Amino acid sequence: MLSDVMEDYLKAIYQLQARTGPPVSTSAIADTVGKTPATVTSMLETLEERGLVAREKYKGAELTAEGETVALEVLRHHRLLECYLAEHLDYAWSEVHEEADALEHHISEEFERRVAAALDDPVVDPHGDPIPSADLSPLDEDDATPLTAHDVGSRVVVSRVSDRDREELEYLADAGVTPGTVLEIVDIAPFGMVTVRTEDEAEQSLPESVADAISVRPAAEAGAAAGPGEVTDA
Amino acid sequence: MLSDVMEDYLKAIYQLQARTGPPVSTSAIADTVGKTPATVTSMLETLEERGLVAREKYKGAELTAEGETVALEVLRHHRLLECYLAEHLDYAWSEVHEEADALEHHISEEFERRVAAALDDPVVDPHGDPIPSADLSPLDEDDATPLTAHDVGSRVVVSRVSDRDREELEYLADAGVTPGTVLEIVDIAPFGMVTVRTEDEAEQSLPESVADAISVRPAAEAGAAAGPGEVTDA
DNA sequence: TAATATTTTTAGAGTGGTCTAAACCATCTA
DNA sequence: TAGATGGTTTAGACCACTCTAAAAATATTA
Ligand SMILES: [Mn+2]
Ligand SMILES: [Mn+2]
Ligand SMILES: [Mn+2]
Ligand SMILES: [Mn+2]
Repeated sequence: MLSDVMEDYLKAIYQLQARTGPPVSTSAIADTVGKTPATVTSMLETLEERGLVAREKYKGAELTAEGETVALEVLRHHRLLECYLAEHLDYAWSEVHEEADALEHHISEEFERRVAAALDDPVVDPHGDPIPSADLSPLDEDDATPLTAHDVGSRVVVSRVSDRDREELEYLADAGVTPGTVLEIVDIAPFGMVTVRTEDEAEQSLPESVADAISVRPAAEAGAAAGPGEVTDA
Repeated sequence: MLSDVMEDYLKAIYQLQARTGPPVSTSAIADTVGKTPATVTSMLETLEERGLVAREKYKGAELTAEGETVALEVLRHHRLLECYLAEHLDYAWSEVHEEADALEHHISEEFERRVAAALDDPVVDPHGDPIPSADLSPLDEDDATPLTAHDVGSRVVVSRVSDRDREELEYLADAGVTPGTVLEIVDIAPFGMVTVRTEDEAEQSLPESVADAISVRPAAEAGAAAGPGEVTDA
């Protein structure tokens, strides 16, 4: 049996790996899980003994196949819970993350199945993040890129929004920017402030930190809606 | 902040107190929480330091007002969850207890409110146990008595069923005996086997352990349904 | 390359929760 | 009323997780 603490470490390593690729540094993990680097080193040792991470001293850590499966399991719980809270318990977009963080370690497989069934097996969570399938097969690469990496004038569709900061999410909810929203980039100011135009609305100026939370894909030429991955959002 | 372990001890003490009155013995707590008596002694010390239990060495323990409030909080979570699982996630009567046990320590007050709202503020759980109100005021005494304490020939209505044993619950579900069911006691055999007749069905013989799990009230003379406390059952 | 700065690990300690074994206390029985 | 009995507490240990401070390794910069 794995403790919820261990599950959190594995989840953190998975998510860091997804961004920057392996190996993942001790300090990056420490920042993510909110512990000291010394604590992380010691936990990585026990995780290594259990065959969940591979590790090279002073270099960094990487999930084993087994470790990745555990991480995917936790992520599936987290994201199904986020969907369920938004869809069936009337939570706002910005509220689901913390509740899911607390619950993800404590639901049974039965609960997972029933929640997935109640939601009709969703494939993305309210923030646009993909939900691992029940068999926990690896998630495919994400083709979305940061909003700020696109040119002024281009039309993009919002793919994912980082669920880490509640205030950013509330800001975006007010601005009408959620996964699936089509944006035209009007301006990118020197220090990161991004101005966008939503489909049939006025312009919005997004502070750097908020803009950084948004991942997008190029908008399809034709009039059709969002591409792969439907949105299960509130 | 209280750990989930502490919450479990307080819940156990509360439930033991409700049956036999204070004080509660170390060994009774140990049996309930599944730890050794030595472990319980040491936990009772820390609970006492925190002002949650009062204790007399070698005599037993008793909840303080504050400890009782915590216990009621946990019980409210547990029983609301049981209702929700049965009502909205299609769990069977016999399945809800374990899931609720795992979740009860990890839901937020926000979650509690939303679940209560989704259920329309239920007052009893699927086993007939009362749900503490949101303000956590003390539960009133239970007027139900064990089925086996009643005379042969009397008509009674099932008030509560112990939710501890899954198999017993499945047995009773098959037999059509749930909170609110009206029974006539047909026979009580020397070694505890109880035979009952359900309203419009055949007779059922219940093994001693199953019969012991049932609490009942005398059936009202008139034709009306169950008395105080409606049933929120699946 | 040598000195310096940063990151990582080690050393050592502390907390919370648990156990076993031994001592202790209260009560029941002879 | 004096054991014997059985429940309770103490003593001592252990494990999981965490921290701070110091040492070691790596990376950066001059
Ligand atoms: Mn699962
Ligand atoms: Mn999310
Ligand atoms: Mn509560
Ligand atoms: Mn119950």
